Amino acid sequence: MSSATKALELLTHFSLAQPEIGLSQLCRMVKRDKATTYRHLQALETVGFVEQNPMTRHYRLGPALLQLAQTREATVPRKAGAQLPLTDLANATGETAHVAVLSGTTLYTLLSCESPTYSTRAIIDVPSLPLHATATGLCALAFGPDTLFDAATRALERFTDTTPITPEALARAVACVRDTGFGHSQGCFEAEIVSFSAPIFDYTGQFAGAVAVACVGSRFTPDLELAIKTHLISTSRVISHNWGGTLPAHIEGLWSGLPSYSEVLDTTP
Amino acid sequence: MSSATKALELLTHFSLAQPEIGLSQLCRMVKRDKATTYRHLQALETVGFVEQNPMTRHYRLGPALLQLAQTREATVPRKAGAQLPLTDLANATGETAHVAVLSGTTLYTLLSCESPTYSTRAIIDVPSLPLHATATGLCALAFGPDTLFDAATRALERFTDTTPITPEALARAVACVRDTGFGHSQGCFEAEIVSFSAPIFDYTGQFAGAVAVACVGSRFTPDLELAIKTHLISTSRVISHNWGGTLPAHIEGLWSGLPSYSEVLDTTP
DNA sequence: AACAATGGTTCGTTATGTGAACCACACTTA
DNA sequence: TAAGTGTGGTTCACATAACGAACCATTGTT
Repeated sequence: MSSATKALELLTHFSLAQPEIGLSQLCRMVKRDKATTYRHLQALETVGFVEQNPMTRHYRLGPALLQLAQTREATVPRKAGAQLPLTDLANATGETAHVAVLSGTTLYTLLSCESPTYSTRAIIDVPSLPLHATATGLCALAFGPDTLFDAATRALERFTDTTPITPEALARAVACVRDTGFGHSQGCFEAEIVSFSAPIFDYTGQFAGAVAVACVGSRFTPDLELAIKTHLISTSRVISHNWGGTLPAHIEGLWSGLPSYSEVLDTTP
Repeated sequence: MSSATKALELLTHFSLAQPEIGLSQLCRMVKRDKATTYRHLQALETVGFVEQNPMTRHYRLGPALLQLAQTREATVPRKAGAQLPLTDLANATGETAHVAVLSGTTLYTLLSCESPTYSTRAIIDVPSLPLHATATGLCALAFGPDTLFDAATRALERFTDTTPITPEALARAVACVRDTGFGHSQGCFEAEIVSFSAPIFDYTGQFAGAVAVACVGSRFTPDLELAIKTHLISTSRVISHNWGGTLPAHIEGLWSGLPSYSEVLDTTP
């Protein structure tokens, strides 16, 4: 692992839940030496990726990120085209919806949107999603580039006791996604969370990401599943369109077996 | 310079004008070896800071930046509190307005807003601003931490023939800013650009950044100067307020000598 | 006053980054 | 066809810069 990678890895530990982190605390999080972590933070600070709270001396994300994110979004608009369809999806299903984009062999969380319908909600607060243990990841394996499967099998971490941790189990799960057109994960990443996902295609005609709904297990019913899948289809179509792409005919074909939208309308809260 | 810093420095070369850059081109830009640059790009790619356009194999900024920028803005809201006052400022003056934030000893461009009034406009497209050659930078030197002056004198790059390149000339410019309460640069960074700036203070009570108006030199008149300064004052107050701070009394005092707003209202287009 | 945190620094060892030279490929040009 | 020029990507001997145990200075607690 390069030194630059190690330094940048530090950034992933800053989150809404923990926006400011002290040196010692960060060392414990990344299990690295204090001197090393300090030098990394210095490097990040010189380029404006982190800054120090002058009061507490704790570190937080820096202003240079805003610039770069702005340029990225202007270059490859993703957020803008996903925001509205996603909130619609969350509201329609009453559950948490999120969109992830594939870059290389990693799925990065782009947006997450919770529905205010219930007070217990699924929270998506990880910067990237494991390929083998999430509905989104399985979707990527099923419809993304073939190289993903190798990458996935190289990191078959067990999160719960239903996480597929053998290449064979993973291949079965992926085959199922290819058959149905939906990614599906039942407590494989976090127990008590059931989620479904649909692929998104961009202007290159390739798999670009996936949209998913994560619902708390205790609320899950066959009716809800049908509602989620129906809404996922239209959301996937809209976002793909906004990203300059369309869904391949074979995927539309897989989905055509579902009951029509009107039949499930009354199952939504 | 650490290896991590060198890798991260690559990111600053991506801009709206040049959102995708090939390996060879980037090597020329940073004057570094191809192998080195390639490894740096690899590192950046593994953490999602850049990605490759699969068609052209050129590199562009990656999706991980969006996540981080979102967290940064949620942690320390700056953009949200500056956006509206800034567009108001641009519209009121008919020129380009921008806001920069100080992090360590660097001023990062946060937002830039052009007015549609004229078809020739000043464009602010650099990620960070030199301390010694911009109105914003002089403002930081005048009202920011004392350590800035040393940092500035260590990088007295000459941009035009009016750029102050001796510590003495710089000290005189800063003294002038301390006397008037406004940063001022007349073609010191880019010829033909005249700009004025006012400091912004945040909840810590410290200098947090500056707001500035950059106008094309051929349009500059004493009337416009007065209009710009008047609008800068109110914009600086509003943004400081939105960032949880207020302007120190001694700066308000410096500004109180200006004619009132109503007297200059009719000079705005 | 002893203790346990914190952020930050030093220095000898060694892992890691470096760049000249290289390859494979694509597109012009003669 | 063959040489020329550009690209992205790879190799390997070498030297630089990253590493981490041990250290210091502060702060707040017991």
